[in-house]
Amino acid sequence: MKEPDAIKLFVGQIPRHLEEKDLKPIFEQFGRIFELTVIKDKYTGLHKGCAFLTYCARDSALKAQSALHEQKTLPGMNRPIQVKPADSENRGEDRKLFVGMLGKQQTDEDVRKMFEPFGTIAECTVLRGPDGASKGCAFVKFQTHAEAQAAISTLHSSRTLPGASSSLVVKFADTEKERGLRRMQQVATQLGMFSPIALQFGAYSAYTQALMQQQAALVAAHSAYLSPMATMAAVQMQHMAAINANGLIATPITPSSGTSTPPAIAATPVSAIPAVLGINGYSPVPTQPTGQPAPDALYPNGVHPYPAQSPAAPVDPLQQAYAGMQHYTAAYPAAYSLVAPAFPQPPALQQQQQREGPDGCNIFIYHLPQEFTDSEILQMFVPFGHVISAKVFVDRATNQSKCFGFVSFDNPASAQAAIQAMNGFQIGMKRLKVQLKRPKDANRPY
DNA sequence: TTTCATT
Repeated sequence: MKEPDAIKLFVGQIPRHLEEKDLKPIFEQFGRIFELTVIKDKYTGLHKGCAFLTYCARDSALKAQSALHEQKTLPGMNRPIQVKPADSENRGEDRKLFVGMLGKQQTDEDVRKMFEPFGTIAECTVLRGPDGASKGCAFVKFQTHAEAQAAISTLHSSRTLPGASSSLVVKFADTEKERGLRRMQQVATQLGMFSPIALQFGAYSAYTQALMQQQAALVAAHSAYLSPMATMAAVQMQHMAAINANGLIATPITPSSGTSTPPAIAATPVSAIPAVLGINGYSPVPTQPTGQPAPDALYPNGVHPYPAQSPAAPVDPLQQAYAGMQHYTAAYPAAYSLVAPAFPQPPALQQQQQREGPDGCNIFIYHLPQEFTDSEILQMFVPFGHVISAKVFVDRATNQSKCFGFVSFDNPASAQAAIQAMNGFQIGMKRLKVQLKRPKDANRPY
């Protein structure tokens, strides 16, 4: 059916409304298609604007690539279609360079000339804004890792180009996961995660990722009910959550109590993230005595990151998504109460403080900041599952924290996820120690 | 000064 040396092609810059059946005619003219699959989001099913294409014959793929790649632009796209071997066909990113501090006038060709002496260039693109203005940087892909390495050795810092503010940068391009972290940081900034504690926690952490992942899963679960705006944000978060930087969160995190959540939960992502990161009284979300955030609490200083916009105004989709969600929360202040499902504070917890879970469900946390109370560690660990108790130990005489505590989940997977994500987690100068609580008798050596 | 996306 397919030749053994067939090439799987990646096809990019496809309008999102085109499905397989729409794409087939475009590609069939180069040969019989073995497989054509539009790439969709795992959770939302949303078209990602690209596809994989395998022809039965290797030759068809080569023909299609030379006829189409960068050669034509599909309706509604502002960049030409991409038709090239999928990353899975070679091993991709270890031969791709990021080149920074170029002059603004330099073209693809100029850059290519600069790198040609080091090997065969597979790809060379100066990054440009929508207006075509150079961003002063480029990606250069060589045939081999060694060639790329040679270019770094010779060219990095070797000179300062006219119009550049510092010497030439030549390094391996960010990996997919580094890009994800960068993106997440941007969103974190946009969401206003700038409280001192949020900075200590860092926007890069496994913890933040776990939060994102949980939020995305929660929103995705309800996406059928959501406004398009909120869905866009959910998709973005899903994308970020998919970047599991160090593979720490091996077990998908199940929203502990999202399943019976009403549709209005659309307000959760934007409000919940600053709320949970505002641990330790640095919260950007002032709370009322009831424990609920005050209406319009997200930006109490009146500085909203996104002023009201006309829906018709051309804005960045992500920005639009968050602006949309903010609008949503503003229109339904009561929806703030629905933050609760993401960070449940079961009333039962207040009464019966120290319930233990089954073996393997209880974790021990040491090196807690002095000021952390039950409430803070609850908030810190609730993203990993259903917390049945959270207790910081305090000195009877002074009422001061002893800087350790216990959290119990209702299942071992949650406990493991919490340990994986939070053990070694740096807060201030200290690193948390998070491990399974020892069974009572295991503590006695005799 | 890190892209448009890679099941």
